Amino acid sequence: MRIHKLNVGDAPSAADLIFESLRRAVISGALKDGDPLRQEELAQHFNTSRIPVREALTRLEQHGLVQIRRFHGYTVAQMSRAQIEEICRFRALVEGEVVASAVRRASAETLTLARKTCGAFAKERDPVLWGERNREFHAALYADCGLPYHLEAIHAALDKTERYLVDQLVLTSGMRRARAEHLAILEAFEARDARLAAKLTREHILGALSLFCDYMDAHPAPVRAIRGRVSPGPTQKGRPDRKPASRRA
Amino acid sequence: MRIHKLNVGDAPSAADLIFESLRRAVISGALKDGDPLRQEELAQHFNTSRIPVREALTRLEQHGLVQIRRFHGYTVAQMSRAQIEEICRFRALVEGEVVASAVRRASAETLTLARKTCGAFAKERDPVLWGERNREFHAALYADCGLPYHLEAIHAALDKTERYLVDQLVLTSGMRRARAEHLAILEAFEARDARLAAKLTREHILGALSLFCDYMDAHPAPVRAIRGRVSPGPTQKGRPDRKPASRRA
DNA sequence: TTATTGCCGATTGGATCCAATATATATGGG
DNA sequence: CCCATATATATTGGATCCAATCGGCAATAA
Repeated sequence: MRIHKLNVGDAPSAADLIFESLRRAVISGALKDGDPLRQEELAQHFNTSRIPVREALTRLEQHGLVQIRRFHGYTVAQMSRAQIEEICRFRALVEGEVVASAVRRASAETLTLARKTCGAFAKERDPVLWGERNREFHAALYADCGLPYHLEAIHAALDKTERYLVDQLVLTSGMRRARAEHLAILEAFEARDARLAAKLTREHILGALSLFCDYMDAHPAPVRAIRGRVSPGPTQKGRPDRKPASRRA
Repeated sequence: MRIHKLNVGDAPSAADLIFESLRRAVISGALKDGDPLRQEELAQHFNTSRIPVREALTRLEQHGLVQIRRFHGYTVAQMSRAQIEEICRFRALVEGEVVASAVRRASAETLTLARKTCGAFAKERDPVLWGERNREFHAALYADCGLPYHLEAIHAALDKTERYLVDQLVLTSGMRRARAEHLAILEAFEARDARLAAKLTREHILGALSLFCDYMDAHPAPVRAIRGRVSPGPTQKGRPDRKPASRRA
């Protein structure tokens, strides 16, 4: 059997695809806070019925990325400043623990990959991709931590706040600072200094939060006009259009 | 307007009720690890169609309480020992932070309520309720911590492990130890000693984990035959039976 | 004029129906 | 008898349909 093995049962369902597309749209800021998410509109956008759309939306709601008011529909969740602060504190706590565990267990490949992703973040010019590059760097660092549940919690927390923090990165000089802090963390990591890596990671997160808060204090009315448009979604490849459902034929 | 105010829009949907019922059934152990959750069966049990059942199940899946294999359906999630260990470590980390924050902000009412729930836990005779009483005590302690996101994370973590840890409590002498540790935490709390309360909380959680692991080592084949049955669900009160849906009339 | 009421379109929540897939059973050949 | 194949059945994923609710606007009455 020369053919690459794959488990067809793992193929994503329509709800999976819609969930992932909407998730990306929310955390990237393509969908803005408070935007209504009409089921029929989304169903047409993704060329399905409302059923998988509703499943995707209920998942997003459990993740706190959208809110629902009964009979009024879903809207993109808006985080208050207090919520953002708390989530960053949470991340500082958990990521500190995770990075310490990761330092002790990191393989050589992980170290080289971490250095590479650190450079990729530093070199990235497109602000839309900064959040993603940042995640890739931290994910590379944490790869061998052996704490998958902690990682899930971190990613969920990032999902809820990334769009706000990236705005801050864009609108201030935060990017230069982030580059320097990443390098410092990477060096502590390569030196296998768990304590220092944890400390720097906590300070990295809380420092970004601090910058964000300063910016919010200075600019009470958010600018939030930088980000891109909604992703086009899985524009039909094979099938030209939805099957007309022979039921009524 | 002498009538008690209430927001009808907050009334729970069918999916809400089913979700909560199934959640309780899973965390209490009434539904056992690996049990299949047939949609049609549940729909009949709750006297609805499969639609709200499916919504409840997708929510439970996002919480990690059930698993899904595509086209094979949902089953009650089973935690490996490694997962239980990690989640307890996670709880120790977060609850330590939370209790420290709570100590500094606790009101007088919170202190009295904490003492009361501590006693209620100690006096509780029915093992089925130990998990609930334990939660009530810790929730009372944490009430004023001002960290709702942390609390959510704690509850989610507890949901996933409570049934295993309660088994351990039942099958060993863990209950006596738990009573003593709760008292110690409460005293540190009342003394407003944040450091000590955090330390004792961490040790309380990791100690229970340790007992659980010891027990698992001694008894590789779990006994798990204590727990009750599945909750009867919302047995129709007003409406005698589902509306026959005049559609085909 | 203004507050209340009733109606209409839009939208969601839920029910029912169809299609796709998996499992169990039966069947047939070696 | 054992294994492979064909068929029947059960179950899920998705589509369509119905009912309940909401928001806005017109009609109406005070």
